Amino acid sequence: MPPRNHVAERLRELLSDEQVAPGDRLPPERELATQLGVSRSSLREGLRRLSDLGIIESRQGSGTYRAPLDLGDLFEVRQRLEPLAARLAAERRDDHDLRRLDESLAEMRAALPDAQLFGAADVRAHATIVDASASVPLRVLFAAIADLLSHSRTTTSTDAALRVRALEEMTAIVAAIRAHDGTAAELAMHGHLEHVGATLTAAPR
Amino acid sequence: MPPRNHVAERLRELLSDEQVAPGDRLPPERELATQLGVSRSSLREGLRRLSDLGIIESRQGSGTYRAPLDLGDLFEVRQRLEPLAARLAAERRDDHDLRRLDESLAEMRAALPDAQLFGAADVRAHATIVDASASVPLRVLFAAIADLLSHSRTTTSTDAALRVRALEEMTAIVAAIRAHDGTAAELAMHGHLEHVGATLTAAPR
DNA sequence: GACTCCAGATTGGTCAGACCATTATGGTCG
DNA sequence: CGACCATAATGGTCTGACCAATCTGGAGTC
Repeated sequence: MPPRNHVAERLRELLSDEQVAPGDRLPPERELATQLGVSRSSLREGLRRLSDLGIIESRQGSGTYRAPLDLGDLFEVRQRLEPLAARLAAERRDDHDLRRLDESLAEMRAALPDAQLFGAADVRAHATIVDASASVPLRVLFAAIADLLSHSRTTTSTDAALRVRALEEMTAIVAAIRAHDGTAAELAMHGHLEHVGATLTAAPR
Repeated sequence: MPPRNHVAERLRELLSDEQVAPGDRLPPERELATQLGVSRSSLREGLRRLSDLGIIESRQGSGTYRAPLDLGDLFEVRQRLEPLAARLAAERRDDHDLRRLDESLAEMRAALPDAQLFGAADVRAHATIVDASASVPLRVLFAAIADLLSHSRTTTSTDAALRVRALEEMTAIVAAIRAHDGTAAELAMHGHLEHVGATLTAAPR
C-alpha cells in the first residue's frame, strides 16, 4: 500500500510545507523518486501534472523550479467560475448532491472553533458544489487549482467572526441550490467571494 | 526531428480527424506508440495530459476511451473567463502585445474569405488576448481548452456575414485594449461571446 | 438453449536501468 | 581577469519487463 499513485498530491504537500519557496529549485528527479518511494517514471508523471498547472517549471540540464504564484489572478478566476458552478449546481443537483452539501455544512459548523479544520471543510464544500454542477470543464479546472485555493483560504479564516459569516453565506448558497434557484445561488456565491476577496486585500499575505 | 515531444497535440489531431468519436475506444497504448513512432512512456505522457484535461479516460484492463464532450458547458466557462482576460489585457498590455494583436486582426482580415482559415486566425487572436492578460491561471486554463474551442469555432464561422461581424467585434476589443480601457474591453468581449453563443444554440452541431 | 464460472488473453499501471540532450560548473590557458 | 572547454549534473527519452484489473470465450451445468 505504500506506493499510492497520488504522487502529484504528495509533491504539492512537499512544496507547501515551506520546504520549497517559489523560485527555489526542487531536488533532482532521481532523488525525489527515492525520497517518495516511487519509480522515476511515476514521479515524472506527478511532476508533469504540476508542470501543466504552471506550478513548477523544468529546464533540461538545469533542474526543476517552483514557479512564482500570483494569488490575486487566481482569485479573480475563482470569482468568475464559482458563481457559474453554483448556478449549474442549482439547476442540475440531485438528492445525492444535496445530501453531500448538507454534510459539508455540518462539517463546517462542527469545525467553527478551529481555523485550520474550518478552512479544509470550506474547501471541500466548494468542491462539492463544483461536483454538483456536473460540468466536466469546471471540474477539471477546479481540480487544477484546488490546492492553491486551500492556502489563501486557511489564511482568511483566522478570524472567528469571518468563519461565522462564511458559514452563513454558504448556508444561503446551499438553500438556493436546494430550491433549484440558479440565479439566487449565483448571486449568493458572488457575494460570498466578494467578502472573501475584501478580507484578502485587507490583509495580504 | 522525427520524435518531437508534442505527443499530446498529435494525439488530439488524431482524435479530431474523425478517427475516434466520443465514447469510442482508442487503440492500445503499445499500438499507438509504434503508430506515432515514440516510446510507450512518451505516449503515456501525452495520454496523461489529455486525461487530466478530461478529454480521454483510461480504465485499467479495458482500454482508453474518448470522453463525451459537452460543448455547452465549455462555452459557458469561456463566457466567464474571456471577458476577464480582455480586461486584464487592457490593463497590463505592453507595446509588444499590441503589435501581436494588430497582426492577429490583419490575419483575420486576410482570411475573411476562407471559413477554415478565419477560424484558425480567430482562435489565435483570442489566445493572444489571453497571453496579454499576463495571468498565469488564465493562460494555463486556456491552454487546456484551446483545442476544444477550435472545433466549435470553425463550425460557427461558416457564414461569411458572421465572420465580418466577428472581425468588427474583435477590432473593437483590440481598440479598447489599446486604450487601456479594461471595462470597455470586458464588455466588448462579453457581447462578442453572446453573439457567438447565440449562433451556436441556433445551429447546434 | 441459457446460464455460470473460470482460465487465458488483453490492456493500462508501474518499475528498473540505460542512454541522449542540454545546461551548469569549475578548472585551464592566454 | 576573461574566454574557453572538458566534465558533471540534470531533465528527456527509450527499452523491456512485470503487476493488476478487466474482458473474452469456451467448458461445464442445468
